[in-house]
Amino acid sequence: MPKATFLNLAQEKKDLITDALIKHFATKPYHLVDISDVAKECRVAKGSMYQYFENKKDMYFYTIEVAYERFLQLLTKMDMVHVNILDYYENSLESVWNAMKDLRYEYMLLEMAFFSHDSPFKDEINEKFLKQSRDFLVEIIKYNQKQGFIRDDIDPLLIGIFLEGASFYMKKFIIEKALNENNTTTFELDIDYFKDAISQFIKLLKEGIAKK
Amino acid sequence: MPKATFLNLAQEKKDLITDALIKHFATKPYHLVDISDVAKECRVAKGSMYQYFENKKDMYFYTIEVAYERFLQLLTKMDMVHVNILDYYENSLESVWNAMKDLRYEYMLLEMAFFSHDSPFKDEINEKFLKQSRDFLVEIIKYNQKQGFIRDDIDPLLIGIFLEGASFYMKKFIIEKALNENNTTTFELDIDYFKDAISQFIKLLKEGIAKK
Amino acid sequence: MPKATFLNLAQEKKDLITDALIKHFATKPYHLVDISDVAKECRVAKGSMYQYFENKKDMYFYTIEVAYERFLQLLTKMDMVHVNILDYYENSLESVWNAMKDLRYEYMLLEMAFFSHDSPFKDEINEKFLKQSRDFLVEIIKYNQKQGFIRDDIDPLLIGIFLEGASFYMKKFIIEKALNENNTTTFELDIDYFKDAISQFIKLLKEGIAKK
Amino acid sequence: MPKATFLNLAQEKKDLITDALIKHFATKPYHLVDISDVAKECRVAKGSMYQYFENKKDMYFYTIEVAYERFLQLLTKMDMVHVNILDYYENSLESVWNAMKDLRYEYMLLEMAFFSHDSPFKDEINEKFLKQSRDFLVEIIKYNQKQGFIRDDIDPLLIGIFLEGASFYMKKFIIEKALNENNTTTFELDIDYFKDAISQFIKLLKEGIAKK
DNA sequence: GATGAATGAGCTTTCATTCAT
DNA sequence: CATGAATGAAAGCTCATTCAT
Repeated sequence: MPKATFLNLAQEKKDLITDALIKHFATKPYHLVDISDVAKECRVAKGSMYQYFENKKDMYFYTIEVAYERFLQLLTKMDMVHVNILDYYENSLESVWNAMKDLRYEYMLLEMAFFSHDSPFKDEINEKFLKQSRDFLVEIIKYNQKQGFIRDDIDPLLIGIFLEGASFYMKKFIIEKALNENNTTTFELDIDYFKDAISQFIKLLKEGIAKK
Repeated sequence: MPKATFLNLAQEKKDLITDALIKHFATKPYHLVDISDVAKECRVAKGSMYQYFENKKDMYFYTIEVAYERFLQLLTKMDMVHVNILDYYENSLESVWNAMKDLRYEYMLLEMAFFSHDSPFKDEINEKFLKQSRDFLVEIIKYNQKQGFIRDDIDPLLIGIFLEGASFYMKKFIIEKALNENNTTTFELDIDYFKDAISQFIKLLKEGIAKK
Repeated sequence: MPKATFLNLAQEKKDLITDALIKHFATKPYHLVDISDVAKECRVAKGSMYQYFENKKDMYFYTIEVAYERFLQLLTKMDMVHVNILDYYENSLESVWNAMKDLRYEYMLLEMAFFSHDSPFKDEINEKFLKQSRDFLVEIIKYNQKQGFIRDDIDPLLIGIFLEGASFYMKKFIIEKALNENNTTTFELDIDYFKDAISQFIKLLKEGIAKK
Repeated sequence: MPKATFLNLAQEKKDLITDALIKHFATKPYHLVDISDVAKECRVAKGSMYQYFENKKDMYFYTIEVAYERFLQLLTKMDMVHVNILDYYENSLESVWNAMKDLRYEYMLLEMAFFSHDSPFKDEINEKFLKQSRDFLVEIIKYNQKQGFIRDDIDPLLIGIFLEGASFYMKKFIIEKALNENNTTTFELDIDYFKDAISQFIKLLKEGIAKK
């Protein structure tokens, strides 16, 4: 938890630091994040970072928490629990796209924190965030099965894993394509290509890859 | 590339060192792999490791290369290119399972090297291995589409990503389950549970998640 | 020497700060005393402490000076110089005990400042306080010898050292016993045990440890 | 506990490092001992010190242990347990003096470690060394009381404290006198002054300070 | 070639002190 | 004057790499 010193800072400065932390922890593994780099980027003394936070781990967890909150805010806006998950993927193209645009680093950070091996705090993070997140997904799947939106002859947990994997790789592919095509920070990508890709993805999800 | 000193070693010793390297790089992120640990495990002096290899990175790349070869050997045995990919997944349960058992560390290493963020050499690895691997998969998919084994109205690249993601998460789930259920190194898991899970997974892959 | 800013403070606030400083320097070695802890305890900004004093060392020396004055005040009340030192130890049990109760932190601070190695200013302190304190004790001893209160066939300096050492360890033993038996700040100890211990101690002092 | 790397070193080098550590920990409080200073003095890289020991605390405890052993070796030579404690002090002048000459830093280190406030490991040290040392002294006193060497109407614990305090201050006085009179490392002091001081000290111990 | 001790750059963290408000 | 955020030197510790034997 950040110290009071941090919380008392002007919102603008807090955001500057938070965003720098998210960016750094999102693009490098924990061990390669150099606090003095982050400090330099914020034009703040290295020591100040330790006035704001207990230690590096504190910065990391704070960073994850903020990223997670920002992400959840987006999801809760959609009342995920009571939505047809297929419709959700199908209709929310634009908003997902925008989320990925706006919360790109947050997204990358969370993926890394949850799925990469490079954190010395994997178990803690898993305990704190991941379990609820997979459980949450499984809940949605169960609800969708009960409503008859999706097939109910498959273990909801397996569907969850299937969904997570396929969609994570899909998103990663899209993000990397976007990042490669423009090294700037603008993160522009042909929206049409993206729409088309997502709609094909949905088809695969719904209908499978088998020839009919 | 290992130095001549290494290549001249007795095959037995070479294997010992290679396996230790694979195991270490497979279970820890690059930065947490301590060369002196590896050396100790091989009962070899730390300095010797530097007689055999240029540096840590050299060891890492050598390790990936071996793991990759071992894996490809398994795939080529099956004439992957000319197989029905659905049949492949459906019928090769046992052999996949055994592969995961025998080449577990190789498998984990490759997943980590290719998909985790914690390597300082991500781009190099991507350039050297991943592209060919994904290209390889896409070739198979194209062949499968041409033969009429799978639908051809979807971009083969997207199918590839879809397959990679869903199956990676699936395998990861299975492996972790197996690792959790027995802390020993024996890596045993109820084969029936595994068979059932895979068959459900294949159904999803083939038919999609939509209610019929 | 405290700055004018400090001296101009309301007496109440000055005492608050002085007492907090004494307590902190008495219970922790110099290097572990954190000025911001002291400031927090006084509900004063850390920066203010530096408006009051030049630096940490200034605070330390001021603190010792006050503790020393408070102690001397107690001694002079008794006209130490003209007292029979044996009577003094024997009869002043209660008052010594009370002094140790009321000026416990002062006492601990002085012991630490004078005899512990952990001050970077040992020599300075020795120069400033200890010499006069030992000289003072030696004066008393000489007076006692002249009056025939104690033996005069021993170098008064050696008697002084003997007295200092034996009584310091004795007091330390008693204080630690008191502190261990109650973690509270009340500093209560069975007065009877204490009286008995002191009277045995006096016997040893007077008569020595030899069998008669 | 030092690492194998240290134990494998040439005895000469081990001694060099051990002695440097003893000297530094004996003359400065724990927090002021800078490992890179010690390393520099041994003409060894800072990092090497950490090849030899786990960490600074490890160095400290190793240092105390060696000093303690060296000291005990001296005491056991004298069969302390079965000696008349007064004779011991009276007759062993020369050997005590030589011990103080040879093991000066060891002596200072132990005093500091056992009695100063500045160690973050006070309790651990107390547990490991001090308890046995005071218990040992009390055992000797009880034995002396039983043999009729010293008075038995006083609590042996109190006699122990009395003895510890008086003799510690005495030794300290002597050592500091010796150190002040010659800044060199030769540690010479007029042996006659010393003998005289000790014999007066013994008198006080035996007969007390009271006028006969 | 094998060994393992030696090296030092590089990172995290602390805290007395300064300084802008 | 009071405040408390900002500073940066300094210390502990790690580990890939080198090097003398």
